[in-house]
Amino acid sequence: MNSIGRIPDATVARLPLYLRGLDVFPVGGAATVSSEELAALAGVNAAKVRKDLSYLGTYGTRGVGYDADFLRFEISRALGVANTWPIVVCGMGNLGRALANHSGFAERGFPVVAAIDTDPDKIGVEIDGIAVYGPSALASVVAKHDVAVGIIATPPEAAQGTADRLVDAGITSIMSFAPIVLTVPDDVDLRAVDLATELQILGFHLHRSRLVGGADVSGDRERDLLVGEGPV
Amino acid sequence: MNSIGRIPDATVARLPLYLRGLDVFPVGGAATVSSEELAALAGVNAAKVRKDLSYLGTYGTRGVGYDADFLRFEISRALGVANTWPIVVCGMGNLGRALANHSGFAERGFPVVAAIDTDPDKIGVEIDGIAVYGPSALASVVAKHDVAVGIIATPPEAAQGTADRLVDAGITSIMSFAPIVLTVPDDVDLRAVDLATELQILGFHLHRSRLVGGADVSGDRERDLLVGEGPV
DNA sequence: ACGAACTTGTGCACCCATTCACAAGGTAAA
DNA sequence: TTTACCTTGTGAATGGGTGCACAAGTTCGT
Ligand SMILES: NC(=O)c1ccc[n+]([C@@H]2O[C@H](COP(=O)([O-])OP(=O)(O)OC[C@H]3O[C@@H](n4cnc5c(N)ncnc54)[C@H](O)[C@@H]3O)[C@@H](O)[C@H]2O)c1
Ligand SMILES: NC(=O)c1ccc[n+]([C@@H]2O[C@H](COP(=O)([O-])OP(=O)(O)OC[C@H]3O[C@@H](n4cnc5c(N)ncnc54)[C@H](O)[C@@H]3O)[C@@H](O)[C@H]2O)c1
Repeated sequence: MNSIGRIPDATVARLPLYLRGLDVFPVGGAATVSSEELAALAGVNAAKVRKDLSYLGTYGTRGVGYDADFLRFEISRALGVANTWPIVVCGMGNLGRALANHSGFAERGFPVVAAIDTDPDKIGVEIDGIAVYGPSALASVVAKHDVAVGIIATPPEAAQGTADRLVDAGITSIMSFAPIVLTVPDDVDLRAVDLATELQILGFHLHRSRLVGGADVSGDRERDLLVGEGPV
Repeated sequence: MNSIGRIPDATVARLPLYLRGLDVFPVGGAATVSSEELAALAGVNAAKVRKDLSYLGTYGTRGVGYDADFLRFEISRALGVANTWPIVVCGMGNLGRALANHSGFAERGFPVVAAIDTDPDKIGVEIDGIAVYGPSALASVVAKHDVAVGIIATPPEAAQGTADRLVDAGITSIMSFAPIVLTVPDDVDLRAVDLATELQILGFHLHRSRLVGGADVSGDRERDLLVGEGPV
């Protein structure tokens, strides 16, 4: 019904989960899924599934459910999954290498096409099949491979400079793992993944529950949560 | 004022950021911080800082600001940062090794004390100074090192089994990187970090903005956001 | 002693997201 | 065709979080 309206941020953040849940149905099959089933597959509740899907349009059949294949197509379209968005990884250290070497990103349309590092021993070589360039080559690498996303996996001190260089090169989507606040222009989409902060949130609940002798007393109704559920 | 009440989830998720922001002030110094300054350091706005801190109690001085050292102490106390929470990493592959090798966790009170893997070539050896055990040793490793947190970095197929074993061993805090929905008992605190999902959220905005010719038209007021801002 | 300049703490209004509950619409069997 | 049963789509209630705006309290210079 709502096929043109704005999709709420919270919904956008869940669409990839639905898409992942639909993986259990073979492509080209004629399976139907109910909101209840899809909710179980994605780890949310059924009402949320129905409301989320209603923002994409009316693709279900009352009394029956959703056609799995068609639903996959529509969610993919909304997310723009048909596109391929090449990634450049900045900082080929512990984390950068793990990310660059991970096949799951390319499978979802985000191939790592190049890496940037300042270490002279790494520049010019290939690490796990990814060519490593010096920072000065960033602009040409971005242009050559049509890079759409930059990942920052440099030490925190170098992160802001790296972000600036990515922005200068025309990148508007950045994912950073550096535990530091980055400043970027308004039109740049920045997602900061701070694993130490995540651990400290776990630590808060541990602390609280141990205070009262083991029982979890924190009072939260829903403790199991996808990290990154924050909007946009 | 509010020194005993429940602290909202959104606030808990920001406390680590404030703590990190306070790092710029030397320990033992007599510096004061205004909510405005701290907001800039943490990447949020000043009203939020003041409201968040008010849940911990009234530690500021009107007309002056907050004593940086004392504030650090109080936030640390609320988060239980004085405690040390040992971690076991399950799955010493690309990602597990990067995590185990990362010094930033131990600095914040989360030392990686052991690893679990099923690969016979890894069991019994030390990787980057971390001893690797087989899954059957999990319970004894947990008991011996007082492990409080389990990190799941196994392939997705092995993730649920690993979660079950962690729970059996008495772990109540789990951080998972496997792109799959995990089921754990209610009293277990599970945080799922799904990087492919994060990338797809970036992709959604890329898709939307490119549709209209480069201008960002998505209409979100605040695009720069800390991933993991979701409650609990 | 007093006023100007600051900064905190918080009541309040607003917004977004979640969840319920049910009418509307569809299937299938008799 | 009718009846029983199922599931979607969505108003409406609820709740949590955000941010404004300002009173209350503190410092500093005169
Ligand atoms: N390793 C982890 O598991 C982990 C976990 C959480 C956060 N992080 C964060 O991720 C970042 C990377 O961590 P790491 O463990 O891989 O660090 P690392 O030291 O192993 O690697 C950093 C890499 O960045 C390169 N580098 C330095 N300056 C650069 C620049 N200006 N441009 C490009 N490359 C540059 C270095 O040469 C090195 O190869 C850090 O900010 C860290 O705090 C890492
Ligand atoms: N590498 C990345 O950057 C990245 C990014 C996002 C998500 N992930 C996810 O993180 C997980 C790990 O990724 P990876 O790249 O390190 O994979 P990997 O294949 O390099 O490593 C997996 C490790 O887990 C071990 N393992 C297998 N079954 C096990 C079990 N039952 N118990 C303990 N260990 C077991 C394997 O022996 C191997 O060492 C995967 O679920 C992946 O989807 C990884």
